Amino acid sequence: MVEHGAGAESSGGSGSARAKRPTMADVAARVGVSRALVSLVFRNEPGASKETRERVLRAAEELGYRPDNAARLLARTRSMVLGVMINIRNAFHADLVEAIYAEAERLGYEVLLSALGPARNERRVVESLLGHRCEALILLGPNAEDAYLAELGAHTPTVVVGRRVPANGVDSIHTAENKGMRQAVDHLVGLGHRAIVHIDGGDGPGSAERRRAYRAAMRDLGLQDEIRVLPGDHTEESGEKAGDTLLGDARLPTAVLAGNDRCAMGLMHALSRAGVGVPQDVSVVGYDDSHIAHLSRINLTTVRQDAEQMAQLAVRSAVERLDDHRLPSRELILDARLVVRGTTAPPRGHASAL
Amino acid sequence: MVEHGAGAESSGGSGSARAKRPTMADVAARVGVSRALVSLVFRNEPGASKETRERVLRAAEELGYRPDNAARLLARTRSMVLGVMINIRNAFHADLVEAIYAEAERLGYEVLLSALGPARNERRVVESLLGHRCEALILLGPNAEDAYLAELGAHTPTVVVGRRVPANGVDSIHTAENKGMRQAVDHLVGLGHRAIVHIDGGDGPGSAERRRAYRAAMRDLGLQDEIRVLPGDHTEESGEKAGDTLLGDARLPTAVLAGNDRCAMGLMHALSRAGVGVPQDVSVVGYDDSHIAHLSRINLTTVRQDAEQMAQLAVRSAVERLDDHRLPSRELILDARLVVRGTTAPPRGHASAL
DNA sequence: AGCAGCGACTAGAGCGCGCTAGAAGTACGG
DNA sequence: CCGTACTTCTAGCGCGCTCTAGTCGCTGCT
Repeated sequence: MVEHGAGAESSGGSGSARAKRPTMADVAARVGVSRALVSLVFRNEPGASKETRERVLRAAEELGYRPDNAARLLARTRSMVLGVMINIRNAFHADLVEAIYAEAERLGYEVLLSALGPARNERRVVESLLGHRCEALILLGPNAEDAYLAELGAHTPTVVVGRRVPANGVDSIHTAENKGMRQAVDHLVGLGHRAIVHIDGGDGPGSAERRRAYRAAMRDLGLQDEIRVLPGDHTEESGEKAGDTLLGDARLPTAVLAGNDRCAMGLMHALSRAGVGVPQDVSVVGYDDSHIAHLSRINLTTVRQDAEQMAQLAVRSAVERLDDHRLPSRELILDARLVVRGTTAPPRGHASAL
Repeated sequence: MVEHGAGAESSGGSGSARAKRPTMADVAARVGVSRALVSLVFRNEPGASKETRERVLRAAEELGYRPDNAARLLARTRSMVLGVMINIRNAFHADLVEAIYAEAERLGYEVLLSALGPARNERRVVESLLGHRCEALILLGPNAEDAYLAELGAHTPTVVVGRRVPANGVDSIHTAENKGMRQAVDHLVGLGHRAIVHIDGGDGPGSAERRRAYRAAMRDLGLQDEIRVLPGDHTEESGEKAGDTLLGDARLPTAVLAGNDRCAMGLMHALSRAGVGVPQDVSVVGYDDSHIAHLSRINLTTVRQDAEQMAQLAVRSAVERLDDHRLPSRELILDARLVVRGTTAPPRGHASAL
């Protein structure tokens, strides 16, 4: 590592001592009006003449004044801030966050992001969000148990994205997992697959439903003897591990339904490491359609969830619940749709049907 | 879309009306002590007996009290909050953020995240961060011009990650782009490549240095006639576009140095769409070694930047600058190292050397 | 002339907390 | 008995802002 000192002393525009942050009072004093008036101007409220408005803004600019959100939050009855919990490793969450920002802005809300991490569990993230006066929480793919979410929902409007939450007081938005899984199984069976394994998403959002849907679909198609669920979760690592498990077996399945896209990525990593071709030897289906899935290096067949719509609904639900605290909790279920790309094909030795 | 009403009225633990958030005064009243004492307890400061400490904590628990960060920030002289600007689409930023959280916690700082987006430019993100009383800023891969960063740095400790910033008062942390690029070019030339194109990162962080290093390396190796730089930026789209440009030409280059990993991904997308094999027909090198690069579906040869170390240095720089405002600005340059994976190979028809 | 109505502005009380100065209680030595 | 030291606790101001309830001067209407 190399270190370059700049040599020169840090020179601010405002002299050597880093000036204390200017406040509303400073602006007011400079213009010769009351603080309240400056407040009006910055909140874009009526009650100030066009001329004073300009003078205030000019003075603020000169002083480098910037409204202090902490104080604003404190003083306001409403904070107009939505807290969003994300898994920063999850590309699908990135899609959601972008849409959340957009919708929140449209409705006049600010967004505070807090990410999960190795040393930051869901409770810590939520604490942090709540500590910053978020009025409502939007949790992307939480793993927490229903009881905890219910408790949260009891005192803070809470919206869960990606999973069903039976708890009262908590809205949930997710796709129709059963439809998505059913389409995936149908697709594979249509291609001629029978040995179709499912890698479970553990306690990840939507996993229980996906597992159930997988089992139901297999049974419906007369493949109950082929049902096989491998433990896993929604990370690349679990996909890789499941892949290794499969590779250790005598016979590989011809197709795998991963718990989500990330899991599918890990799985393909393991398979390709072992020289197993996708889709020549094994077909793989993901779940999410995160924006990396369509990159053709990956080109993953997956179940599409509409991030933009989910995000919009999440924000709107939170806001509606904020406007009327006594709303009954809702469960919004969006359609899921299989997107067929390049990781699925007829099993080896199977004459293409029709 | 289906909507399920829960039917039952939202039932909180605390009755039907969503109780106002309890404050320190509520806790104090319940225990029968002063607010100041409760404050002591929650700040873990000496001055309260073990017994009262417990009573206070118990009462807080019962009331569901949670310290209000907005008020805390306002009252405290120091806020102990670091603001971090990220591009949520960038997997390398995810790596950085995780490490930033860890290091910040170690040093007793909180972290506030704010993401760039289609409708959120860098200035907006910075405003938002500053408005929430962040004491210092860590900007991951900013595009903003130096003058703006200098202005920022003049009144707020600012650390830029991923790019050189000549501005006084701004620390910058980046890798030795010249070394990284040089290694990449050496590697390709060693494999027998001569027609090596570089896709530029536009005004993205580090791009200017990478471009310069590419040119220098090519010249040094006697390949000045093969120098070719395609415009681009640090997104998948730009890689795809550059790929299309190349595909439109009479002759493809045998190797491409992308501006970063995302650009490389887009490029490979375009190539593979056109039936061009990587690395059989074209070798591709990325830059970042974000955690998706090593997934073997991608298996990208790339220049590794040590996210953890960069993040740690960023946080420490910010904190040191916070402790002593008059520190000269520094530029920390980390080593870069080429990681050879599966997207580079000898050009077609080239007998492997030695 | 009298007064309601309006636009432009201000005084001042909070919001929930941190923090300084100091009070009250206990302990000990002289 | 007082002085000193220490622990445990409290009073109350201030952080930068919002917001309610005004004041003030002016117009327009009866």
